Amino acid sequence: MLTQNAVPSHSFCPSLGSQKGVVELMGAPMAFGRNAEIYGENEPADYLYRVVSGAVRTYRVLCDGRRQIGAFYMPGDVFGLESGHAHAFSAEAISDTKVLVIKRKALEAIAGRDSEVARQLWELTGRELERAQDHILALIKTAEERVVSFLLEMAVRASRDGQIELPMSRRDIADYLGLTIETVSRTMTHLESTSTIEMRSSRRVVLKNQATLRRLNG
Amino acid sequence: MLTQNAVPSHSFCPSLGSQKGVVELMGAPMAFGRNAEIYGENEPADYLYRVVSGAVRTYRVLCDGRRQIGAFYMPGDVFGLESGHAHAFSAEAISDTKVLVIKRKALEAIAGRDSEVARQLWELTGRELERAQDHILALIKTAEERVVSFLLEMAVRASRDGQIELPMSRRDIADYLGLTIETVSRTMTHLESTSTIEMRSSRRVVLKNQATLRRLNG
DNA sequence: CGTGCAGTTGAGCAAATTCAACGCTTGTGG
DNA sequence: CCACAAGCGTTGAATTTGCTCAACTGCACG
Repeated sequence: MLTQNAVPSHSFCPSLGSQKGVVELMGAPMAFGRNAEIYGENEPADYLYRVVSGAVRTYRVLCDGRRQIGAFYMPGDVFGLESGHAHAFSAEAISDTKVLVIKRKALEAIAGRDSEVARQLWELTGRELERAQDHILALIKTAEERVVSFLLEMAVRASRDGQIELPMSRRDIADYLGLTIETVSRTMTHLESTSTIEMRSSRRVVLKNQATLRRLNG
Repeated sequence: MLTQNAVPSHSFCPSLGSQKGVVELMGAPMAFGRNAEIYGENEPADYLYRVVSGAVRTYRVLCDGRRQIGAFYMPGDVFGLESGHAHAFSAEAISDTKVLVIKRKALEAIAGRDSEVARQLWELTGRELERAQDHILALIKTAEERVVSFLLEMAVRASRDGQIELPMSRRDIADYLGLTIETVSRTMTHLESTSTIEMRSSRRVVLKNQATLRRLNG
């Protein structure tokens, strides 16, 4: 159960390198298979989630079927945190995924008593806002710049010994970047043909020339 | 000065219609002329702001000069609220603008003591996040859909007796929607030619056919 | 009365999409 | 074990959307 002593307010670290804090210390484990829905748009936002392993996408669909992916979440990331009482996006497991589930009400109750926890909740929402703002900036760029932005983001968040492991399909990438799968595919092929990246497989990418990539990032 | 009794925590309203709460009750008045900078990107975020009259745009520029407008703020709106200690965007007055300036440190100090104020700060950031997410969704749409989204948004936020008063230029609209001014202009002309809207002047628009607009919104 | 800025309009062009075909891998059932 | 279907990714050709470049109008302001 959630108890006060599970929430040591003195453990706060002012410059949160990754998402440390109370949210790291609690939650019930839960597993989802590939493409399983974790929650749906407009469902009550009673829980938030921390990815343990696997990967998650959040998305919305327009009436005619176009899908916008809001974000990808990797191990360590927190998602499902909404200020309103309903989820603005749906969430699905991209691959088999383990998460920790945290009761929102319990967390808010703690936040009401412990201002440090309240501050961490605010901080998480603020970081999500920054992410969304960066996403907006990416969406006004050219196709090549968007793909490069994405690869540079993934290099930080999903690389193992200099090699990016993409958990998501070309369709997911396209829907994240507001492009078609063909454009994503063509752009990556072009980046490879200029020795800017290397594709060991369609899901394994190595950035060969970071200087060029940063220049192409706009 | 900021005093505890300026912050009646019992005044909290759980379903904030507009941005009510502690932020409504304080702040030093300040005025900015048309196009004046209120703050710059990367400057320390020591203050937040509430628009009293006029209008504000926040924006970022890419290295080659492309500008992305993050949001427009109208009277009653709060802006400049960042979770980090630096502003992620620059802010400028669109027209002559009056704002109330609130010291962030003071507000955070109060939030540390009063969990209701902390919750309101969180709520404001959450609302900003929702806005950014809606903006992302708009940016994957076609040009016409983006313009329609914009007009529908402005109908809610900037209309007086059934008529939208746009405080911003075509360039601002274009940079908000990720389009060119020519495309914005052409699209609006086209909407007028189909009797969907009426332009009494370039800054004064009437929505003639909301049903069509909602259909065109994607 | 000119000058400058904001907005509109037109013609041609480029970037990204659409439509279509094909290769590769994976899983499934005969 | 093989045949075959399904999903994913890539590639090509034609098309479309929105952009670039350019001219022109209306209006505010000196």
